[in-house]
Amino acid sequence: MTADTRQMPKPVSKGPVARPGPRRVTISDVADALGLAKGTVSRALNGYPDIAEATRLRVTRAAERMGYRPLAQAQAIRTGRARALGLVLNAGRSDAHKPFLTDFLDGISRAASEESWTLTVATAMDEADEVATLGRLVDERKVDGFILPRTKLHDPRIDLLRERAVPFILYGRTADPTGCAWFDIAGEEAMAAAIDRLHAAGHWRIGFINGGTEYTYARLRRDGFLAAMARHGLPTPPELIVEDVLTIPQGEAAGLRLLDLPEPPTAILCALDLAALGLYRAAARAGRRVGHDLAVISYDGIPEAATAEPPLTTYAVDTRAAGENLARMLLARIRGADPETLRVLVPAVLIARGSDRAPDAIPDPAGPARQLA
Amino acid sequence: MTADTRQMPKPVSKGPVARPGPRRVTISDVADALGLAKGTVSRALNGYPDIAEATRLRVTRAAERMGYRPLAQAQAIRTGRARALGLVLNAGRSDAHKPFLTDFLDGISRAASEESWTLTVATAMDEADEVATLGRLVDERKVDGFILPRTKLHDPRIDLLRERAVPFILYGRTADPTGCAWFDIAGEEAMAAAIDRLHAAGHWRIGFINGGTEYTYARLRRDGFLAAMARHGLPTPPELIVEDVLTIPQGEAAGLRLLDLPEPPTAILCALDLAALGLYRAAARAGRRVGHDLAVISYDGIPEAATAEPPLTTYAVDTRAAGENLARMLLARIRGADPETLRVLVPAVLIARGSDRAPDAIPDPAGPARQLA
DNA sequence: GTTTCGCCCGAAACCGGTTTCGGCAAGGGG
DNA sequence: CCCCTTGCCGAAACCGGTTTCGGGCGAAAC
Repeated sequence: MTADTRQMPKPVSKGPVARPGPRRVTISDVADALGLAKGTVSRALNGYPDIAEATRLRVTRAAERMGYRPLAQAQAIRTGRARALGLVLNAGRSDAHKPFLTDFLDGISRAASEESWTLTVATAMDEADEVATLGRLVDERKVDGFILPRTKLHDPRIDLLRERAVPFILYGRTADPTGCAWFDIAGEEAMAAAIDRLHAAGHWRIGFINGGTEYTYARLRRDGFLAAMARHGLPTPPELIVEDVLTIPQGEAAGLRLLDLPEPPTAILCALDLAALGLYRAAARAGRRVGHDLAVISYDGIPEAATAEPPLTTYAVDTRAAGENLARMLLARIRGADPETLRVLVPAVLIARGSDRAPDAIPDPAGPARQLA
Repeated sequence: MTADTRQMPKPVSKGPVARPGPRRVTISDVADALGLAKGTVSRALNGYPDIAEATRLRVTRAAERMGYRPLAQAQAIRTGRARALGLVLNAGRSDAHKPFLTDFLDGISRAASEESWTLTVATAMDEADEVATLGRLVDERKVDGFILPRTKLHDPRIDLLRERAVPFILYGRTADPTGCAWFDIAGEEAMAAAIDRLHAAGHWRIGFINGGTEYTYARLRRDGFLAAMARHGLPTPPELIVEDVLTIPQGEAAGLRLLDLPEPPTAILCALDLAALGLYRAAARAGRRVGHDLAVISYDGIPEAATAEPPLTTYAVDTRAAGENLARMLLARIRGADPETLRVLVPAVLIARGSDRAPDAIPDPAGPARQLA
């Protein structure tokens, strides 16, 4: 039967296909079972007002009983809605957010699945790749909106999505927030509060180890640090500030630089816990003892901070909650909410542990050591 | 105009919708521009053999020029293929794989996007939730197959997917691998090699700190440990084995238990780097010095192992490569490959650093300390 | 010079939903 | 009693692709 070669022309280079056995129950099945038109069933299920309450009840019950689940992409094709949130991770640099990732994903995916949405994640090598990946997901309409973590002051991702009119929400702030929804933790306030705390303990020579300056958060945290120092009339010479410190080894190097100063600081504020963990090592090498003659306060609240020696005093961010908030806000944005109304700033919470004590280094005998309540 | 209330009945409780402005270019646009039928364009693009080579070229070029990107879910509805891989993370317990997550996701998503597939991730609280989430994703046809990390000896996820005839691949092995594709690292061989190494250095009293015994990997690593010990004729009394150690604090507790023994081990093998890091603390508290009078070998290759003091000798797994392999194998499985042929076992690679030296504890003067080449 | 293939492509059905449009029947007002 | 609403639902178009079916046409075979 040579006719077979004409029938069913199969694509080349594609193997046999594993077909799922039992056919799923479609909306037509439900309609037939009820003697209704499938359009009616669809409208009943989607809450259109032109369906009688009794009918709606009949339909929802039958759908439930028959185990009907609408096919996501069949709806998507007409509604233009994939019911998926997008997240593009930069796997290139910045190990900084690795520890949070599980919590972050969990927060997002939990909030998303509450509404039967899902989370699509992709990774990119560098910034250009990141933008390209966003474009691809948009082109294929795989996702309805994006969460953009680690925002920069000038962020090409924002430019792309703004131009394409795709909904998005920032985790962090940016230079020009026009038309942007965002959620962020008030790192600047945490830095300022940390300085208040150190100043109240009598410190006046305080170092600062900051994160990646290309990111907005680093700018904000430095501002918070500088503002609080100025408010207390404390000097902030450039040699006391190290920036672009993202990892433990970098933190160690930065710490050594500060501690080897002719007049080393008695307290050091770190914008990242990882930097602080590196600083611990630097202190050990420099013969200083954190919690005794060197006070350290940090920011992030990674689990390792609790089991460090001494336990690290840090301003913790609830990454899971952040993920949940971001997902919920993005959903609102996708559903048409005005981005300008979707802006939330949440404080970091202080977890006071032992590292910010430094009784052996009460620095300035001239300055009065104020008592704490 | 009361007629408006009859026109366009909008669903209740759904706000205004942000519509994308410029309409995308569809397959019909391409067909019209070329004067072809859209079916022809589709077949040309998908490599059907009944399209002339010249036509195929014309079509692909035009599609490229016009910026045509097929709409993922429009294809999915007919082909039954969402072009998405699924991954359900258990956010409940087991902090163990947190450090790898970024690399893992990166590996998967990289291999997936090579073929224009995407990765959908969801999280679950516990095992039941995990199975429910898998079911939901399958019901909505959001994904075409799953990667199942952290497999157990008896794994309900496998039962579900097997029953539903959904393609999947295990990261790890399981008791009954019938019809399962899997990829795994040969942890048992690594454990055995570690024992060989310690034995060659003269150790004969060796402790073992294992991971979570509900997982297959722990069973395998214990088997590897026991087999190698037996092969060398070394005793393995129960008090030298601690199991279900997943975190740094648990590792510290386990270490203390071993080091406080009347006759403590001179070397300890850990199934997880995190356990070893905890053991470091236990050693410090017990007055033992890792790399001097206590040898430690571990497994995983987390970054912290390199910067620990002393640097940790460990058998490293390339998590990114694992993700890539898993994704590629799952794609093959989805495309119909026989699961029994999709089974890959890869060795862990030894990263020899300082922690497995213990010159001050050469244990048995009676036994000949063999020389290493 | 027919007949027979076989290569290519057009036309149309189909996938599983959503949305529009129109009409029937009941109810209300004049 | 008739007409005009109004509520409610059926029928069909539509979304953007994929796949089937069949036919036109040129070349090889007879």
